[in-house]
Amino acid sequence: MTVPTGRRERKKAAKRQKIADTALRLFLERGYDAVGIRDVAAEADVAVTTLFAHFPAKEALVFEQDADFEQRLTRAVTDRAPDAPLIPALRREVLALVRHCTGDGAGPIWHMIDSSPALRKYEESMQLRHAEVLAAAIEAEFAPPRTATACRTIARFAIAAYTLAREAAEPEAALDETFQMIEAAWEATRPA
Amino acid sequence: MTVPTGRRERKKAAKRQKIADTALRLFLERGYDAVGIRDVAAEADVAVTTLFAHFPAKEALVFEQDADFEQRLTRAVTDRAPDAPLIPALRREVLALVRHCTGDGAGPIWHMIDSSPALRKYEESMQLRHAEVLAAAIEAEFAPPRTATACRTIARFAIAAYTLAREAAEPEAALDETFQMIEAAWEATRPA
DNA sequence: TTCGAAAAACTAACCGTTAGTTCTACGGTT
DNA sequence: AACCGTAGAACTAACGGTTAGTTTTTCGAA
Repeated sequence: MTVPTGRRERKKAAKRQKIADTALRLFLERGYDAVGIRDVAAEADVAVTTLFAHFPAKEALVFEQDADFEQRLTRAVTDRAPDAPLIPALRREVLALVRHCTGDGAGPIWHMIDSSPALRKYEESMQLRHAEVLAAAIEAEFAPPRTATACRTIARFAIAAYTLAREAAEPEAALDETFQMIEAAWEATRPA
Repeated sequence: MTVPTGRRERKKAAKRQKIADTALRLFLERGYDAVGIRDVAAEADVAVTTLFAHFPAKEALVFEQDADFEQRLTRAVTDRAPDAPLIPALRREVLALVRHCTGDGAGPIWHMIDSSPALRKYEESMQLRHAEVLAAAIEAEFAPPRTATACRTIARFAIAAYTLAREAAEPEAALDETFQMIEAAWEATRPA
């Protein structure tokens, strides 16, 4: 029962990273649609089946850090100080995520995503999954007296805030405005 | 330059309907995944390419009345009495749509949709498209003084209300609650 | 009746994805 | 140090949705 320090897992993670890096490079060089799964596998020197063992779909190669996103959101809810209000905690985390996406050299990647219907669709489903996980975290803490519907609604709103901010001309201003709306919506569900 | 009374277009529409009906029947008989595009085409006595000339994807065969949905939503905004408030008008239309989906013999169809990841994904994209169209309609009427971000946010919220209500145990109660939240959010954007 | 154009058909593939199988390399045990 | 058991990786071969390219049919207008 040794702790998972295995070399195997390091190799696996390295291979996964190599596949993702190769894929992203090829996609940006030649365009997402112009690069096939077989191209990526060949360039990364792995079998096609190996690629699909690490990633569930072609689109997942682009959204490699999917899991992080989800974790950060739920932790913003569960790890906040006791009795700290929900909405500002959510707002802080979503703001960080938006900054992460609009900053540094992420421009070309998002341009690629916006240009590909397949990638946009995939991102949509991803975000709905995130909304459901976030909803579960919120319900776990507020379910009584807040209703499940109210919690799920707020979760959806928070994800929508992220998306709309990312697309807006002035992301941070848009986020401020949207979260004012979310705050009002959350207040409206406060039990008498 | 005769008005479009053509027999051609009637035939075309009839063929389209026949394809959709055949597909839905086969899907419900044997299951969505168990029926291939080639099966549908054969049973409807058309070529595969003809099928794709009428429907952009396999999933579209199930969501045949997609366009209606979109039109009804936008009309709820544009065709309401002058100076009538926005949110109640939206609420009324969304309620009608929810009733249409949860009522009569629609059960098996929605069960099929909920069981198929492909269909769920397709419905998600559809709804986001609807949200964008609805957002455009709202912006066209409220853009000054309301911001574009606020309008887009409300459109997303309205679509989310539909989805959450459809999934809830008590759809109409869920809709009431969600729209109270939406009303509060909309009020929060009222300019000073 | 004839002509032009739109619709439908046929062929033949491309591409993402998966099942089935075999090979290989690592980790724990003796 | 030699030995298994297992998990990762590879190969093959296909399936199913989708599309490009081309030809044939069908209808409306002149």
